[in-house]
Amino acid sequence: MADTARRPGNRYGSRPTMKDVAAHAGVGLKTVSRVVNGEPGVTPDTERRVHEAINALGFRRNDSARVLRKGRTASVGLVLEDLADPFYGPLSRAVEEVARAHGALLINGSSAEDPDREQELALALCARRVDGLVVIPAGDDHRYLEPEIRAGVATVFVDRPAGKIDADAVLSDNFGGARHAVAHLLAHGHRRIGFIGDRPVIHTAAERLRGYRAAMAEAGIPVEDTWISLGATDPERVRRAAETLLDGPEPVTAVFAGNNRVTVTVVRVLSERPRPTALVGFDDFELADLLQPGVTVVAQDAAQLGRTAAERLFQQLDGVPHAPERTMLPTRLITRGSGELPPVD
Amino acid sequence: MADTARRPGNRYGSRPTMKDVAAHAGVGLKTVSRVVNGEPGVTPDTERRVHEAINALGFRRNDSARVLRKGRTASVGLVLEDLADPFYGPLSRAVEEVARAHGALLINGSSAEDPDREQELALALCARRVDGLVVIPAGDDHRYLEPEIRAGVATVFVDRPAGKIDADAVLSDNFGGARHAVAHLLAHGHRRIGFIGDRPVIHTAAERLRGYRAAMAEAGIPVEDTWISLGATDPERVRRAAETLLDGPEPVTAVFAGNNRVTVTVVRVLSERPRPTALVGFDDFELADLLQPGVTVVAQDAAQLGRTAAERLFQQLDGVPHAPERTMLPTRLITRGSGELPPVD
DNA sequence: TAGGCCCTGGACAACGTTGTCAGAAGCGGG
DNA sequence: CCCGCTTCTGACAACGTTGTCCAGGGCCTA
Repeated sequence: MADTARRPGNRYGSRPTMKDVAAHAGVGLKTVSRVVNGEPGVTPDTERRVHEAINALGFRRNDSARVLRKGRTASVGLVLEDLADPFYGPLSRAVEEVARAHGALLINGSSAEDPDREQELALALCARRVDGLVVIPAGDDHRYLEPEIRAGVATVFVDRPAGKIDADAVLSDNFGGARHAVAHLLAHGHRRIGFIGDRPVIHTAAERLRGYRAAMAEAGIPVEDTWISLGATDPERVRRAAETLLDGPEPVTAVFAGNNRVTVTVVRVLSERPRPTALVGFDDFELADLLQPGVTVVAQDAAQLGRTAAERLFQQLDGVPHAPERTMLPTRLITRGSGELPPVD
Repeated sequence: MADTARRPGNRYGSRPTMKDVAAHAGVGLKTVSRVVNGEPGVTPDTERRVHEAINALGFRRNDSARVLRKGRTASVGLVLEDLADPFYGPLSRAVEEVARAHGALLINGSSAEDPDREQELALALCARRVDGLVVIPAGDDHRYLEPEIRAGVATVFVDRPAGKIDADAVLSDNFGGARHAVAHLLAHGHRRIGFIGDRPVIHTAAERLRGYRAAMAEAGIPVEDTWISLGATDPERVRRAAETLLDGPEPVTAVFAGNNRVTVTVVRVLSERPRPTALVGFDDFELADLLQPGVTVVAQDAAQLGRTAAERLFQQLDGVPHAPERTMLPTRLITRGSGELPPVD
């Protein structure tokens, strides 16, 4: 037969349904459903006929209809900032693996750090009736999710806590990591230590700043305002900020870089200058060990963040409801050389 | 009112429907539908009442039901190898942006380079009735997609062509890029040039090998079998392969690395040795310019690949059906130092 | 004032699947 | 040979939305 997959009277693009399969196999609609779902109570002979019809017609179950009927979509959503950022790739992948282990698909979307777009995306995912939502917040007000959470959408925040609502969150120990990094520089004899970070309205940035200040305070060193640059995120502004720190009358001898992108730009700036300056960065990055000197970093485990968040999500879905709680994951200082340089005046 | 979002008689997790909204607002079901979809023919006053009811109940349209009724899901699927790979992050993001511009969501899944898992994923996406599918093949037989394509699922392959079916494909000029890379090394005086690449069953790997051989042939240099290593993908085996090339009686003076991961490992090996060896890698990677020397690479534009594929996908969806065709994107040689080192015997 | 038209609102079926329930067929025992 | 039990099968409603179609009312015009 030449036209096994086309049914007469249907326009291009239409697909066979269970009804068609049933007619083709000469059985009832429900029997097809049983076969497709592996339910018991179908004779081997009937089952064979149904399978033949399925293959002949190229039938595939319509999960939209199934979802409508069953109420669960077996899919979870992930809202993050930018999938092209090397920090989020592994995180997303980890969430996907956990979801897969629970038989769920992952739908992810990038907010591009725009709170409105975050909301639009999260709500679109809710409209698709994802069973759960993992959110890396761009905004700081998540009350728009309240009706969804009440309606039973499991929700976990990652990397930053939710704003103005109480929800599960999985965070890195940004404060502790930053404090450790700066203490490490202090232990190598530095006193004038600069900090280049993001705007403190971003939770992680604020925590890292707090860690910097804590370490300096514990060492009894008063921090000059000029040592701190906040809010420079694009390479050009980071570059200018770094140059300001390094070119003043009393230049810093070490820099603590508040995130990935800052670190890389600072490495570029430092590589252009003769005077060696110590550097510790927050967030690890590929090839940090191959640079000269290797870049000492505070590493957070993106995959572990994702995995933990996803597991918590499925705990919510599977089981016992519990009060929202925060999980804090430790960071790790990886020494590679740049953070162990002695101060040079 | 305290219980605006709970309706009596419904178990936890159930959500208000348009019917509930209609009852609450004292209008008909279809009127709610009209308001939700911004259709004309509703008096401002009625519209206001409906909106109030929606907010009071925390209603959100169930897109599963909508999809079932309308036939289109406004979502596309992307099957790739591994979202944690820095090559695929930007690609996925580019597809997402195009999808977003067309009002569609992106669902992506990782095949982990396993053909069975690729198939499982692609078919799961089809069961969700994605409107279209972008596939970065792991396997080499895609006949399983034939019924889906016939049923109207738009399909575009990226990075590698489809196997055993005829479908749109967006590819990088792997052959030309590799030939250019090797010609570049030849132009700098190298004769004994090694190649470390993936298994030639992988289309891209085969094309790059072909480019290597073409450049060598054009220079009139017979290629020794010992200069070529195929199929070493994990760092340990790449390392051994590189050492073999470099430690023989007549060691190669330059290496052409067949992909990202190989390049990085080769950089590590070379950095441990005194004798400078030239290196050109296929695929760019972050910080390649910061290494000493900077790593010369053949760059393919992952984002452009994704963008082009997604645009082709929506062309298929929007419009005129056309015969499957292959699009070839150019590569770019970026010289940074490592590829310009002279041969040292 | 009556007739017709337009504008708004609502009843109903359909999308493709699954859960419920009842009917049919097969089989063994009385 | 018939009854009752088990096993398999199918009819039907329901999930929540949208498209179709019709009814009612207001308004304009003759």
